[in-house]
Amino acid sequence: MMYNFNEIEAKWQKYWYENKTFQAEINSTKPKYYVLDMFPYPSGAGLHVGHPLGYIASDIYARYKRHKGFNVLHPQGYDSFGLPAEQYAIQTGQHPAVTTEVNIKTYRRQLDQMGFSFDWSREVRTSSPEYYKWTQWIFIQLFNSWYNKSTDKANPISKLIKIFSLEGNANVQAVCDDSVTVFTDSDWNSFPPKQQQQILLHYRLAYLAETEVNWCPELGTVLANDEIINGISERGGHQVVRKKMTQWSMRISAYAERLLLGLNTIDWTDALKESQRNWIGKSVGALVKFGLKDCDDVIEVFTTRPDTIFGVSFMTLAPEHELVSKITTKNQKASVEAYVLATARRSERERIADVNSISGVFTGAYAEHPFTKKPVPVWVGDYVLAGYGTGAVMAVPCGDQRDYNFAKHFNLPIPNIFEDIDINKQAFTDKVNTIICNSDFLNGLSFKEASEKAINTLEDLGCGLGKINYRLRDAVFSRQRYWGEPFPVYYVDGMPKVIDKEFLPISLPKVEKYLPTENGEPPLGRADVWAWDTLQNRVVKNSLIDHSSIFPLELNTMPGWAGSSWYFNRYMDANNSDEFASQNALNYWQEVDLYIGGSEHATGHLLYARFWQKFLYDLNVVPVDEFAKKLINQGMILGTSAFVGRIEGTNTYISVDQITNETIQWIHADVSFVNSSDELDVVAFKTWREEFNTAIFITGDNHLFKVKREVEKMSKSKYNVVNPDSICSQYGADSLRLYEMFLGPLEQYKPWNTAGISGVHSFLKKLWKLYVGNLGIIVVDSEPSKDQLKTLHKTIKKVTEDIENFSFNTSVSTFMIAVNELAAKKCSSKKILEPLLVLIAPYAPHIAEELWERLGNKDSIATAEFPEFDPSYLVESSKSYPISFNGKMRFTMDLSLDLSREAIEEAVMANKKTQLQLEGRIPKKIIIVPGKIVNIVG
RNA sequence: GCUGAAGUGGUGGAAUUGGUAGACACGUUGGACUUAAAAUCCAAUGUCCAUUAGGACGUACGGGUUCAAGUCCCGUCUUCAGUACCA
Repeated sequence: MMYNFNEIEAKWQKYWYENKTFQAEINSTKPKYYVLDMFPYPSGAGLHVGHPLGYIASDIYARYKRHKGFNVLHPQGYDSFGLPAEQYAIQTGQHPAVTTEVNIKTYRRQLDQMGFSFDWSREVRTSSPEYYKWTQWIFIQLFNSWYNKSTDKANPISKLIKIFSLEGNANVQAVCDDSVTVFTDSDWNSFPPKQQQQILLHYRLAYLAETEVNWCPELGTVLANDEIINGISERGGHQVVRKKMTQWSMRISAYAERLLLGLNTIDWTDALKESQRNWIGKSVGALVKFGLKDCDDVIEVFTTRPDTIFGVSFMTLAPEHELVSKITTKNQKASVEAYVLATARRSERERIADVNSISGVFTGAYAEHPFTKKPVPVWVGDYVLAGYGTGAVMAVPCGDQRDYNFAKHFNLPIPNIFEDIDINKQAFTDKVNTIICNSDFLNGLSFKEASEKAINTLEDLGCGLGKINYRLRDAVFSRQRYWGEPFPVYYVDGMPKVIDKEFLPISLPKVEKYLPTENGEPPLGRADVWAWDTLQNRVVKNSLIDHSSIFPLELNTMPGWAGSSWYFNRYMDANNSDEFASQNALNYWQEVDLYIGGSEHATGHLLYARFWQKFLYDLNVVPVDEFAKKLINQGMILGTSAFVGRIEGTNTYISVDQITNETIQWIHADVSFVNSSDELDVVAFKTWREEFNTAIFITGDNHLFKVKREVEKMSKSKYNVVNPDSICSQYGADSLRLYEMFLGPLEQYKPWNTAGISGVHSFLKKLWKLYVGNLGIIVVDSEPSKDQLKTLHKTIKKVTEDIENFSFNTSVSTFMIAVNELAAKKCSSKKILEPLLVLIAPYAPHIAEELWERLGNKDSIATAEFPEFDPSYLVESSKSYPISFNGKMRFTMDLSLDLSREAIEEAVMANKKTQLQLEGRIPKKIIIVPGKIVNIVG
C-alpha cells in the first residue's frame, strides 16, 4: 500500500470540516490560548509558497497547544479593503466587492488545501458591512472622546463640554491642538454653536483639521507617513507632495508615552520594539522663547541641550516658518524670498538626497538671548525642518555638528563652552563627558545638572520650560478612495456630526465609476444616494439636500489600517450583531497569546492597533491594554529569479558561461523554463513571448544555455513565483508544510528551492512504510525494546523543546533521525509508534490522522494528548566516555560501578589511561583538567 | 550617521548556550536492483598531506580570556533590514 497523499489529504480536510474539529468555544475548563496570524489581503494573484510560512508555524503551534490541553482559538479572515481591488475596478468597471469575493474563494481553497486548523466559523472580512459597522462604531467613540492628561486616559467629550460651560478651559489638562486659546465659562456659553464645535475639534481624538498632508497625485489620495518610503509612495512608487487639505486625523500623539511604556510589558522582538521607539521618537529637553529685537514676536525653539544655551551664536528658522516673512528686514527681503521659493520648489526627495550641501540666508533680524540679553542673528536654513519641534532651532555650533557646519560655511562665531575640549575640527556632541564653562551660572556643571538649572532659570524668567517632544505625528485618517469604510459622518453648516450607533452601518453606496468626480471629489461624490436625512435617519438621495433635514455625508473613506486595528478582538465573538464583541468573550479570551506576521508592519499596523487597543481599554470595553503578548516576525521566503543575457541592441542571447566582454541586458525568464542546473528550456522560452520567437542563442559546445540566478523577492513581475497548488499536487501539503519549516529558522529570510523538497517527501514515505506494509498495517501490540524507548523519548524531549522555542526547523531533522533509527531497529511496537505520530501531527497532520485511524483510533489525533518526556528512558546502564584535556592530552579512564568522586580524582591525578564507565544516571558533562576534576554536571 | 540582526562545507542549515564543529537535508560521485527509466537501498563527500594507519589546518579577519571559544571580550571588514538634517 502506497502513501497516497492526495487522497489522504482530501479525506482529512473534509473530515475536519464536517466534524468542526477546530471550532473553539468558551465553555471550557481548559486554559485558553489564542494564536493569531496577520490576516491576508486577498490579492488577485493568489498565494505563492512564501505566503503560508507564518501560517504553517502558527498552525503547528496551535495544534501543539491543543495536544497540550489548551482551549485554542486560531482564527483567520481577510483584510479585504484596499487599493489594488479598487484600481482593478477603475480599469475594468467590475465592482471591488465582486473581485474581492472571487479572490477570497481562491485564498480559501489554497489555505484549505494546506490543512490549516483555522476556526472558519469566526472568519472576518474588513469589507463586510457586519464588520465595518463596528469599525464605524469605534470611529464614533474616538470622535466623542478627548485625552485627559490629568487622568492619563481618554474621557467622553460630553464631560469636557460640561467643564467648558462651568469653568472654561483654563484648568483643562488635555492633549489638544496648539492653536487653542484660553476662554472662560462665559466666553464658552456665548460662543455660537459652530464656534463651539470648531473648538471641540481641537480636542477630539478623531478630528477634522486642515493639515499639511502627503498627497499622491497618481493615486489620487493622501498617504500616512508609514506609507511613504524615501519620499515616494510605498504602493506603486509614485511622487508624493506636501499639500494643505482638510482631513480627518487620529490624535495618536496623545498615546505616545503609553505606547512607549507598553513596549516594556510585551514579548516582542527587540528589533521591532526599537523601531517603534524610534518612530515615536521621544526626546527630553526644553522649550525656549527668544524675544525678537524691535518687535513683539517670539521665536520658540525646542532643544535637547538646554545646558548649552550660552553657546548660542545664531538661530535658524525653517524656510516654511511663519515668522520668516514677518521679521525679514528690507535689505534682506529679496534674497530671503528667493531662498524660500527655491526650497519650496525642491521636492521632498531632492531635499533628502542632498543632505550634505549647506544653504541658508540671513533675515536681517536679531533675537535676544534670554540670559545674556545679547543680540542673536536669525537665519533661515533648510537643514531645519518645519515638521519637527517648532520649526526653529537655537544654534549651538560648538555642540551640534549641523550648527557647526552652518556656522563654518557662513563664517559665524563658534564660542566654546566646553572645558578642555578642542572644537577646531568638529563639534563636541558627547553628553556624558561634558563640563560646561564660559556659561555664567552653569559653569562647572555636567550635562544633567546644567540642563536642570537652565530649565529652572528659564521657567523663573518665564521664557521657557522643560518639555518632552515626540516625533510621532497624528495619523491622517481620510482617503479619497471608494473601497474603504465610509465615515458615519454628515455635515451641518460645515461642521461634522456623527450618526447614532443604531443606524449603523453606513454602507458603501453604488457608484458608476470608481474614479474621483470631475470637480475633484472622492468617488463617493458620484453616488446618487448619499446624504443623511435626520428626520428619517437614513441615507437618501443627494439631490434632495435641503439643509434643514437632509445633509451631505462625508465623501472620504477610512484608510486600510482602520479595519486591521481591532480585528483580533472581533474574532473572539465574530458573529455578534449587538456588540463588537461580548464582554463575556472578551474577558474569556483577553488578548492574543501568540501573534505571527511580517516585520514590515512595525510602524504601521502594529502601532495603530496598539493605539486603538489602549483607547478601547480606556473606554472599559476591552480588558487589557496590549492586544498581543508575544509576537514573532516570520522571515520572507524569497524567489530565485532566472535571467537570460541579451547582447544589448540585438535579439541575440548568450549563455552565461560564454560571455566575454559583451554588453549584456539581463531579462527575467520564467523560472519554470529553467532546470536545477540553471539550463534554459530554449523552446519554451522562444514561444513564451512574441519578441523571443526569433531569438538567436549562443551556447557552448554542449548546446546548453545557462541562465544567471539571483535571489529576489517572490513576485509575479519577476517570474520567479512558485505556486503552492502545484507543490501540493506533486508532493502533498504535508511535504510542503515540513519543507517550509525545514528551510531554516522562522525569522530568517531564505530563498526557495523546489529541488530540496524531495528530502522531506521521502521522509514521509519512510514514515508511512514504518506503519504500513504491502498488506496493510504492520504495527503490533508488542513490548518495545529499551533502545526503541530511548529513541522515542529523545525525540519527545527535543521536539517539545523545539516547539516551545519556535525552532521548527530542527524538529523536522529530529523526526528524520527518529524514523531512520526506528526503521533500523525494526520497531513495530504500537507503544512507540503511536506516541510518535502525535509528535509529528502538528507538522504533518494529514498523514498522522490517516495512520492514527489505521492504528484503530476512533477520534481525531488532534484531540490526542502530547506524549510526556520521561528522562529515565535516557539513562543507560553503562557508557564509556573519552575525556579530553586541552586538546593535546586526551585519554579515557575507567570508572567502576560505585566509583566516587575521590576515586575519579585519584585516577586523574595518576594520569592513568583508562576507560570512564558510568553506571545509572549519566552526568551531562565531567570537566577535568590535568590534576583535578573541575566539575561534574547533571 | 544611528539602531537592530547576521557572517560556519558546493548549497539550505545543526551544534545540549563555553565541552569531540559541520547533525539533518539538498547536490555531487560511486555502487546495488532493473532490458531501461523512475522509485528504492548502500557507500563516500570541509580542505590539505598520506597507499594505509594516521596527521595538519579549519566557523569573515586580527588580537585576547580560558584546561577548553563558532559561542565570551577588544579591534577591523562585509552583508541584510529599519531609520535619518529629529535640534
